Amino acid sequence: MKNKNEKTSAMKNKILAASISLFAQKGFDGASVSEIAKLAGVNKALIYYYFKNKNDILESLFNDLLQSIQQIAADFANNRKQLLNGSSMPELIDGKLVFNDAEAKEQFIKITKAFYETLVYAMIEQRKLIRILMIESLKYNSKDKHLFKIATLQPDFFGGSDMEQLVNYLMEFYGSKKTRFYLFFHSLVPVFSFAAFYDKFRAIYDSGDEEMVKEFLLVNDLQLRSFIEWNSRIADQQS
Amino acid sequence: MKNKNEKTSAMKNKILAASISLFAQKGFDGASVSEIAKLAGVNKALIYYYFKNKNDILESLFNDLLQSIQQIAADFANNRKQLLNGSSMPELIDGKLVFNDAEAKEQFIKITKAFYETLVYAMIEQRKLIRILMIESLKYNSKDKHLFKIATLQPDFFGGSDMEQLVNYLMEFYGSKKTRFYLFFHSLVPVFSFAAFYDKFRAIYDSGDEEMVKEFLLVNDLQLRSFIEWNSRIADQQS
Amino acid sequence: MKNKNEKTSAMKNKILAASISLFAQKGFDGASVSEIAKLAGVNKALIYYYFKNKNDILESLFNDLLQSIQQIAADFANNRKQLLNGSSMPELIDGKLVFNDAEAKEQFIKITKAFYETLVYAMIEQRKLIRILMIESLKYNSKDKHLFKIATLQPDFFGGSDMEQLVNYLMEFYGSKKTRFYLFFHSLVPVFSFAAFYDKFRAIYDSGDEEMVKEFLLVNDLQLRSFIEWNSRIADQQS
Amino acid sequence: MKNKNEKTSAMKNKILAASISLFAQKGFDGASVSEIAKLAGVNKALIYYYFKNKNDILESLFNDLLQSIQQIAADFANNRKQLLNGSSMPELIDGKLVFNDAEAKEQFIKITKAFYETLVYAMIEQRKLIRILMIESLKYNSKDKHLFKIATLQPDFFGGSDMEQLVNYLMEFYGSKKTRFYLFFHSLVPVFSFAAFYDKFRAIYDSGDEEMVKEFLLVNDLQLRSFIEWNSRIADQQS
DNA sequence: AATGAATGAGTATTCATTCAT
DNA sequence: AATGAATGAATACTCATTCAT
Repeated sequence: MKNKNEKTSAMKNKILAASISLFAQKGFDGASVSEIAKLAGVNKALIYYYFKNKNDILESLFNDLLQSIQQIAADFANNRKQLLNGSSMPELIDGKLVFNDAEAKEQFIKITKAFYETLVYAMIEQRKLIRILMIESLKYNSKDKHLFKIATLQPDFFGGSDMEQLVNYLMEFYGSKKTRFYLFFHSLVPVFSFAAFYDKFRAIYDSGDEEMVKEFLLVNDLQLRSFIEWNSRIADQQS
Repeated sequence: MKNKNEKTSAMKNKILAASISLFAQKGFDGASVSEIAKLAGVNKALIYYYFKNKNDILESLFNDLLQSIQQIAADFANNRKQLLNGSSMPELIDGKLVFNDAEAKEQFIKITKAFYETLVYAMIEQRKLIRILMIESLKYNSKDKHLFKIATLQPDFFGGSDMEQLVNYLMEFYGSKKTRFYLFFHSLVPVFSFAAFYDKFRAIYDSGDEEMVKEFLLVNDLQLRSFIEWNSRIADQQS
Repeated sequence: MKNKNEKTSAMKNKILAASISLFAQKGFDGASVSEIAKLAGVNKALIYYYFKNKNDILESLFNDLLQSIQQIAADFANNRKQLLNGSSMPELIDGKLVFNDAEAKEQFIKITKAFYETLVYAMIEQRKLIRILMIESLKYNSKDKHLFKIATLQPDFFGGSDMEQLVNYLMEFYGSKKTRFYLFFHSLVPVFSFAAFYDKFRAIYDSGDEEMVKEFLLVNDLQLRSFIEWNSRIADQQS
Repeated sequence: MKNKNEKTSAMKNKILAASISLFAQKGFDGASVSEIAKLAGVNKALIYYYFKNKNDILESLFNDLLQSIQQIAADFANNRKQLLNGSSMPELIDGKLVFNDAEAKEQFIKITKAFYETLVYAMIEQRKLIRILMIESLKYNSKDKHLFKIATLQPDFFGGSDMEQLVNYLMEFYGSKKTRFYLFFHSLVPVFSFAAFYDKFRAIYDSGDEEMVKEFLLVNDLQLRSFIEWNSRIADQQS
């Protein structure tokens, strides 16, 4: 029975699940360890058997989230080749995307959309965690850098996967302060906010699940095109 | 003696200022009444003289924020006529914006941008409060509805100002679920996030003040145009 | 009613008294803040109103003890003149006490005994605190230096009293490592131990109060004489 | 198979060693079972396999200490004859030591010093345990009687060794309340304190090992003589 | 208007100890 | 003999709030 690491202990998972629920409801500071224990149905002291303190629970959750996002990126990178099928990626010339031809541009949009879609669905699935991450990231003196770790796709984010080419590509791209800025406020923050406010919005506006997501993706499609246009503009300014 | 309300007592203002600082740093739950008293330089018990409990401080802050946003909207409404100078607003036909001519469209974009710019600068000025509002709004069981009050420009939001016409116009517009959705996730949330993450982003990416704001507004300009395009599309779908 | 500092608040004193009792019974770590509160008849939180943490109570007690010992030393110094009446103090020559004549020696012994007696009675009165001090000083990683502060009669121990002459005299005397050593293990430690074990010894051997003290002082008398003999010996070795 | 008791299991010894270190550093209450387990490098539950509870560890340590002191006394008793070689012990008449002649007195002093020296070196070796014993004995409600067991040389202290004669002799001697008192405060407590404060004193006064011990023994020599003088005095009073 | 003192309920965390294996 | 998991009760400390003045 080597599945010692695999099961991670049922109790520990119950603690993590309860923590997610409560942190998402009340924030990290608003939820108490006692509550978590009660909801998880475990003894309070057991929490300190598995985690060195309350903050360590949060850290553990965020690390899981980081890893799952890394996984999405890695999976996507590995499948990219077949998505591209023949077409080439745009060249990056001084931070400006240069496409070989119109078809290459459409192909680029298509695979970017595919990635975005995958990401959005994953974020929705993890929306409670996203909510927690946003709450804690907004506090100014939070030492937490998790949101920014994700936002900036730091190199250590990607292990030895064969997606190095893409990462290098993105890194060069992100190197432009303006691009990083754009992606943070106009791409990452909206996706995260969408996930974070998902339940609240649905409850208040009574939207159907599928409808909401489709709508969101449609807009992102438009925004992607507007980004490409913006990119050519700022690149022009830089040159 | 209306100046009683105006000065609101120096002590009370010190309490409010200290609360903003601490809530923005640590969130509502993370900041304690004792800390607030110490930072404000007042006796803890005095806080309970001015506010009925800790939550009442938050409520008071949010109401101030709401009012200041209302004021911006009202000021804008009052000045709108001279901005329009001759051109007419688009007609709303089944949620679709219909412009008389190209110039009317440009004029619409211009005054919308002007409003947006005013709003963004105001939000930056109040960024600590925005941060607090976002933190508290993200918590799922927060009874708070403030963010959504703002988001939906509810009628009670606007006192007896002469901007009724605009409000009615917007209301009709917002009536479309899809529009409301669009505006929430692609207009309001980005502006609020921009204000909320302003300091953090600046600290990490070392961006200059003016630069950041200009960049943000430029993108919003592009997005506004993409919204108009989107609007015509969804309107087509509805019909 | 300016006696604000004088009364130090009845509640605070109750807390201190309860702390002494419990620390003396169970040691610092063995006594809990809850117990102290219960014994003192005050709310637990009030303890943290007056003291910043549990350790601060101990610190406060030790400082009081230090001050009371300082007071004894100061009082004695101020009265010394009339005790000496005519006779002179011995000279210190290379750490060796040199007396003018036999009478001067007896006089020295007499006033030293008088000081010792005063000290012993004071220590008995404060025996609980002495017990606490010894317990905590014995722990090796105790950051506490209180016992050694007392033991070494550090200069800052004596304020601006007119006993400077005596202090300087003692300091010169203490300068000898061997003397400091002698006084620590053969003078201070026995007095402190006597006070610390006073109650236990009485309970087990059923000794009368007065009898015990007299006996102890008699032995100290003999030891003082043996010290003087020892002093002349070690001084001889040093020369 | 008596070597079962002898080796006592390596694990058990590791636990005992760790306990000594930690109790000596922080006192019994200040050290936790978890810490002990960690320092010993064993599983916490194993401690409860070897000891019935935390207190049982302490009890076990104290019993070892008692036994080792007994051993010193027994060894000494067994070697006494050859030390005496010819001279006789003093007679005890009404608690007063009566010597046959001057040489007998010197011989008594010599063998007493020899015993003392052996004891002091043994105590220094066991100084951590002594420290623990003193800390716990000082607490007033400690049920522990170990220090007093040692102090009073209770009969059950000595098994069936051939030292019965000496023990009986001492018992008669100790019978005098005043003697018992003298020995406790002026002989036992200083030796124990010397061992207990040994490390602290060395650290603060930066004394060399050998130097300190020699100095201490020299003083004890003087005190022994002063004790004999004192003994003749009190004996006079009793008669 | 402003404060020092006081409180009950709660916080995170650690404790000694036990149990199943 | 040895361990990982589990627990109930306690720990030091803080909280929001109140009260008398």
